[in-house]
Amino acid sequence: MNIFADFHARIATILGRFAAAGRLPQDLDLSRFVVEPPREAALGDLAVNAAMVFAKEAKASFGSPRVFAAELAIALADDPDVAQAEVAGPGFINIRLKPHIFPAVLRAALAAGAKFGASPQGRGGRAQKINVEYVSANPTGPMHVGHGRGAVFGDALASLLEFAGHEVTREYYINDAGAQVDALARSAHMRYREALGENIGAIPEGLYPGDYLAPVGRALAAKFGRGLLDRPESEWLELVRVATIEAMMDMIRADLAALNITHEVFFSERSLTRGEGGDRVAQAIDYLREKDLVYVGRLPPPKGQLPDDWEDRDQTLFRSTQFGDDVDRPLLKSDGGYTYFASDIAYHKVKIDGGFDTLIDVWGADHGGYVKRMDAAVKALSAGKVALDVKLCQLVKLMRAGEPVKMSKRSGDFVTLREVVDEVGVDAVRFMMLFRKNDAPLEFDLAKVIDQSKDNAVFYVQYAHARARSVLRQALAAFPGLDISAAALAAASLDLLVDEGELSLVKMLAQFPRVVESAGFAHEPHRIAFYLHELASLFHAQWNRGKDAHDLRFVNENKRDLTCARLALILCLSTVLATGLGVLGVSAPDEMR
RNA sequence: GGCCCCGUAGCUCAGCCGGAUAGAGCAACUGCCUUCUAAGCAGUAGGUCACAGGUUCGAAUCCUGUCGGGGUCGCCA
Repeated sequence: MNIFADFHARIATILGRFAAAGRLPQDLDLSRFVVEPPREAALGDLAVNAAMVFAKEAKASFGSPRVFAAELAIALADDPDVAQAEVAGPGFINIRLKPHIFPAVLRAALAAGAKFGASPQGRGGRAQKINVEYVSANPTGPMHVGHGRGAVFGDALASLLEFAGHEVTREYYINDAGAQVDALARSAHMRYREALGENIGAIPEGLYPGDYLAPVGRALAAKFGRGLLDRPESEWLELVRVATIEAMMDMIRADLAALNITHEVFFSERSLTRGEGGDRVAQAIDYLREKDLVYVGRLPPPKGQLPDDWEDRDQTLFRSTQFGDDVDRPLLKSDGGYTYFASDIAYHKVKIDGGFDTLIDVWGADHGGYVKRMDAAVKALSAGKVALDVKLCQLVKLMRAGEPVKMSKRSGDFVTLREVVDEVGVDAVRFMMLFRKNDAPLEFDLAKVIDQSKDNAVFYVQYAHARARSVLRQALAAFPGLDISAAALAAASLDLLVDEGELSLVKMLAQFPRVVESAGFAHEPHRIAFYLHELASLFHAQWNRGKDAHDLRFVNENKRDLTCARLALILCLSTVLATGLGVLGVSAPDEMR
């Protein structure tokens, strides 16, 4: 039950009646107006901006927005669930609902249980098939904290979209085709020689010095013995590369698993040209060529400072400027190989051919300059039918008690994601990374996130859940044998919930479906985290009121009916907290002693 | 120099497909522990929403420009 969506539909019906009577155009875009909580709770339960949004269309028949709003308000007053509908400000309609609606919301929520808030169809009435590609870290070493942010963000976004009613595929693109993985293989080969007793000295510039490759070297030694020692690189490179990438991906998968992240699809860049589908990059380029979107030409040099090695020459280019990019983009390197962009075009074509309505790519902010060309490519490949949304995740600044943690990348000595997860736990890492908009920089304080205080948002929200579960336990102690199942509590006299604090909790719970819907629509999981924090705050506040006013305590030994009504609220609250935390991939503990 | 992101309270940040008097947490100040967990709560104070124009009945939100911070800039991934 989503009272906001519900009333949006009811108001749309009224507008339809006006349209039928010729007082409004027939083709109004009804998605333009919103039903939302009023800015201040004192104004009512719902606020509608329809009269202002459609002011232009209504001008001929109604005159000013306020007059239009007044007519709408009169129509709304006939609704059996509306206690009062009044016009305010420039043309808002503030609706106060009859008291019986709130018990109804609670009952619906209790009946829905963990499904409360899940919209069966997604916004706009249509479930989509959505591909979320995230992490996609190069398989050249362990993940660092920055990768972790994209990983957690992408994973939570995928869960959110699933919960909002969409069909979601979680995908990881393995960049296993470039020169970097050759360098990786050479580095592993040195470790292999080292494992066989050779003194390899310092790892040369350009190779990967991290000692995480030492075990890979030992594994190679175990597998190949001395067989790779006296052969030219051309003979061992492929073997070593395959084994090393496999080892790196195992390590990355393990790091992700430590964050409770699993992907359904791991897509190898290499497979685009060497897989069963033939050279799919060539096919994608041909596809664009048929549409006359590929040509050979010269690119203007970048303005400002010229690169040292700039050489004006013909290139094979994709006409990305036709789709909003700033310059056309090269598809072939000077050595004839495909550019990374060409591979990425082919990869996105594979995803488009997979029948997705929406593609979401989660990238680091340093790839921001790449968005326009990818967007252009997806437009060209799908004839504008598939939406691409690139979500850029900003940097993570790792702190400890207010002091920056040094993250030297020299000699491969940097703080890995795994170290952070092991130190502070999955819940803290996930929640804190989601308690910030993805495109805002994030300060992650290792000391603060394990602090058990309200400064720590993870703890604050989890504690609210534990506290709610504690109330249910207390109730059982006070009323032995009490049935605290959702079904039993839904049958309680919920109209006994009249305290202002209780009602504001109910109203906040009623907003959950709306928050899920809008967060899913905007691809912004952080909205769930902020909502949960706000919900927890209302609960802690109400709890504390019971300190002075004992009759406000949730469990009252002398008033069984009232207690049951309040337990219904508590159960619903704990369910929403658990559901919301679940969407974020954060646990909801029953106690936190 | 081109392009992208950001600029909101002392600090960290929400709010942004236009909507009512711009919110929260921290820090500051004032209160509240014989407790259903004080691991908390209530209250006070704190703002030229970087700046200047524009569109609009209405702009923190949209557009243009300026300033400041970050990123990025033909063959890397």
